[in-house]
Amino acid sequence: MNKGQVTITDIARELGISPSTVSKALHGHPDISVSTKVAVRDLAEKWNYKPDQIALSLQSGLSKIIGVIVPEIVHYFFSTVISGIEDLAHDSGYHVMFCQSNESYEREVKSVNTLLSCRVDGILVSLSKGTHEFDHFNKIRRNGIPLVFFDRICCEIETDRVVVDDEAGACEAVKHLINSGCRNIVHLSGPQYLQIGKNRKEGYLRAHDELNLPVDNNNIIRCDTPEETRLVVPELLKRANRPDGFFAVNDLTAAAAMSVIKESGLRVPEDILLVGFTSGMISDITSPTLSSVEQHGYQMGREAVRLLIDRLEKNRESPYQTVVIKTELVVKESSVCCNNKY
Amino acid sequence: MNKGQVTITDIARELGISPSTVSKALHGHPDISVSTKVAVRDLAEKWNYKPDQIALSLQSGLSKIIGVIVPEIVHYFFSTVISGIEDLAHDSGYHVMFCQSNESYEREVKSVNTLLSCRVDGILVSLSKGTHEFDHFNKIRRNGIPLVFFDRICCEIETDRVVVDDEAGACEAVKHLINSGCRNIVHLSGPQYLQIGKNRKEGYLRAHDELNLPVDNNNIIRCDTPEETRLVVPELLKRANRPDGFFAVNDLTAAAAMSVIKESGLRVPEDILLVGFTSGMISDITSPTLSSVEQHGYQMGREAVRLLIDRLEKNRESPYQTVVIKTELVVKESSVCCNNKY
DNA sequence: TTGAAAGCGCTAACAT
DNA sequence: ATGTTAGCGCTTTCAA
Repeated sequence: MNKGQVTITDIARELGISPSTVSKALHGHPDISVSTKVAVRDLAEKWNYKPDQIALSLQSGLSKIIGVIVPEIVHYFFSTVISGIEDLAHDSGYHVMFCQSNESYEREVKSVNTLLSCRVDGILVSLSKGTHEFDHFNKIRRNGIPLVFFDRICCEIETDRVVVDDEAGACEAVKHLINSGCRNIVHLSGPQYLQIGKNRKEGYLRAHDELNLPVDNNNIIRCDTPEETRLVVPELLKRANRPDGFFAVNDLTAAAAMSVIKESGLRVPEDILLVGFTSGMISDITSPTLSSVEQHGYQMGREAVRLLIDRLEKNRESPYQTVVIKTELVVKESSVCCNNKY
Repeated sequence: MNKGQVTITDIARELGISPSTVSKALHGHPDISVSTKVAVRDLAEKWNYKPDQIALSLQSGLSKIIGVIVPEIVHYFFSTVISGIEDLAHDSGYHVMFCQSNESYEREVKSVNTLLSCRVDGILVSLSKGTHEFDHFNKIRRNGIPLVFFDRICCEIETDRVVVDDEAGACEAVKHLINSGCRNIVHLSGPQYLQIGKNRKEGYLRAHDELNLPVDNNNIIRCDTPEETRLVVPELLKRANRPDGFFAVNDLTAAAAMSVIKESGLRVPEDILLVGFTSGMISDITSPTLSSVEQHGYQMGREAVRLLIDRLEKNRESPYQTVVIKTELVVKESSVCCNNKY
């Protein structure tokens, strides 16, 4: 037992046997006599022997490491996804190595190179906002390493994907408002160059379409931060045909809208109903509590890992899949009004 | 170029030279002729050669991996810490492998074993709530692997540490309330078996002590969730000597308290001042915006990595350090009142 | 200027 | 039942 951690050779030397015998004994190989097995295992236990993953990786050509690239961790949704990734990877005997792109293309490329250099068995990516070139992903594929996109997917690259069904979630939320009696619903929308902004607006439109309610384009407002909300919403409340419902692209905006509405003397949900789109525990601290569309990030993380491991361990050539994670409308107080007008 | 990624041997074979020559050429060894260097580098470039970290690790005995164990990622504070860890590690040429203990002792022990098995160069840990035995950490030390605790530290093990100065932050917050005129401040406190709960209460007490204000023990209330807040705070507001300030152990509780206060017809900050302790972007969405103590998790992550890498690359035997991350009182609207009573 | 050989820790095929 | 050998990809003497 020299410097660092105990090796198989240390044990072999101590017991006066060969390293390969130790290896076999540790693996319960039938060739090895019971007495040797016992001796080896006891000493391994006593010396706290742990197989060297690095040596195993080199030997087997498999690192048992999954590489993950996310735009940023400090973001409720991504942290739930990462949590799901870590949990399932761990339970499946994989380790997780992860990188933040910090929304930068250069850093995303660097991260890909890092992970490739680390010989990870597979890579999970959610695109950075700054990424408009995709050749680094082709490089991954050319190296024969499975790739799964999640949430912010890359349409230009054919591979496994996991996405949230934003549009369906938005549609369900808006239908809920309509069915609760709203006829003049404002959508506080996100930037349309982002998929989530676009999808959620589509859901808003489709809900109106499917329930045969006309859409007033003046009701679609670009506003997705508390600051913008404080500027924009007071104006909306002064309209002759005051909105009777709000569907916000995220909970932060919805919560800010709730504050503004209450300050103006109107009541939620009695006068105006409100639904957001999940971004943490915000929906519980507002008063009234905020109805919101839940995105199941944790489950998304697990699905991404599942797709990857399936490809790694089962059929590497099976056709690519796109898994859609269902959203779920969680109705709380802000959208339930007893004195329904209809 | 056989199956997986390109190796030094592939390049050597193609060029009809030996692997060791390729290695030297790639490293700009002076022995190697310029022409060979050029040829090697061109082909390496063309074939997208990336050194195999696994082989390098085995060879050098250094994995360039930092292992991280956190209770859970889905937690604003920890996600900021992790972000800081990843950023500095990345910039310093290290990779990050991470594990969630999910607040479970068993899983923390398993994670330690995993990281040991992966031969990480060092380990960063924030204790799980379920951990009351610490022998797995001694094991790390016995293997000669540097260990740094952050935030939820382990007092039983002598090693490098990074902590937040919770008490000072709490003290500053409460002093701010007192200096703003409050004379009857309620502390909505966390569980006292957790360090943060204890420290923040200590800060509350010290502020009173240092400003010569007596403490009414009835003003220290165990309450650290929105649910509890809705039960507890209405009662407090009915007291004959109604509180004129609240200091909450976290922002969720503070935000919930704000809602309750406003619903009771009282105003923040005109009637009651309010300060929380950061847990995300909550402080921006409340109305009025919430004053809060910022914990600088990102910086804490960077400090933890810095301590680790210093020990790894500089002096492994230098005395252990405890770095204290200063908190910072961020005053927003909830604690600034013009019509100050004093 | 280049190459051969050994070794990092481990496994597995092939002796003994 | 146990040992020997080779090799995973790379670096590093040492030899040519």
